[in-house]
Amino acid sequence: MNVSIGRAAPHPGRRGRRLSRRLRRGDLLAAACPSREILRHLTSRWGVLVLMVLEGGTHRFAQLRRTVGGVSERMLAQTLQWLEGDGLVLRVALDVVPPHVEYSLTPLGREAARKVRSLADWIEVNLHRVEAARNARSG
Amino acid sequence: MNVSIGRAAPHPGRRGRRLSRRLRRGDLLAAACPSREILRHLTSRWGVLVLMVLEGGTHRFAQLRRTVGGVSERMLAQTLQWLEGDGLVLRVALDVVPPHVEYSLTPLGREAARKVRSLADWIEVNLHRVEAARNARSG
DNA sequence: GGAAGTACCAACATGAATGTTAGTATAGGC
DNA sequence: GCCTATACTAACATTCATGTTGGTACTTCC
Repeated sequence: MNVSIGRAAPHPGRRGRRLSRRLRRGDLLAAACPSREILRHLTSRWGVLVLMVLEGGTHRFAQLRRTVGGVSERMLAQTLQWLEGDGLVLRVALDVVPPHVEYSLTPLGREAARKVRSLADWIEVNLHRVEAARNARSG
Repeated sequence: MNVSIGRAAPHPGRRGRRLSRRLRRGDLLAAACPSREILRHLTSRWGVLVLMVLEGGTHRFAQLRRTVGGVSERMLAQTLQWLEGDGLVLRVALDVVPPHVEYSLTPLGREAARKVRSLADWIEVNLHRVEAARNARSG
């Protein structure tokens, strides 16, 4: 039961047809689904952390860089561009010297950030349970 | 306000000390925090999808492979080992020929899967909103 | 005057994640 | 007998994310 047929078909027979016609809902289990790209951006190494921080309010670039431990300038810029491109992050550049740019979440981004932070919170809280499982395994 | 000081310090001054002493809670914003690794496993390209599928019930290896569109054998095995190592997935191998192995979620894994699926659901449902944002930008 | 801060980008280098192929031992269907 | 299916692993290849360095044009602090 529950075994889909097409192997890499755009839409395996999960709950596809009828629902997708109504809602245009994506299907992450389908290899070709555009949702996959959004998932990659959201779950990229820094995407999760950036969204979490921005959920706490507007930040400037260097401020984000200091807050997110270990991120390089290049990857922070890259990540912000991904999220901006997906309509999750709003970039406002004040035309002054030296540069002043403010990053914040769009309404869409705020929704995504809530989901992402929920996952992150769970990890932080349950870290010790995972470590316990690891120790139980390795002896 | 809210600007942490140490750049890659193990524990920036967010909400650290007092809380971590009470709960041993991880801090994903700290570069060295072990939570980072769990996050990587959970948000790896296939981790999210595997957890989603396993939330729907016990699966065998080949069954998973067919259900998760586009995953290679190697990466499926790798991902399952990561998740098993973190105590999220339970692997039960029946000693028969040909091999028969069943994968399911541990209680810990079920919690994680719920979070992850919540995010995935959000993406699938809001895919069109993201695409609208993209078109608004480029078009 | 020199250093540091701002918000990046381009070029190059690296490393980890991912993909590809081949192989294992055996059973069952045709 | 041959093909498929099972659940993988090892070796090798590749691609992409990520890191590193150097540069920008200007200001303020020391």
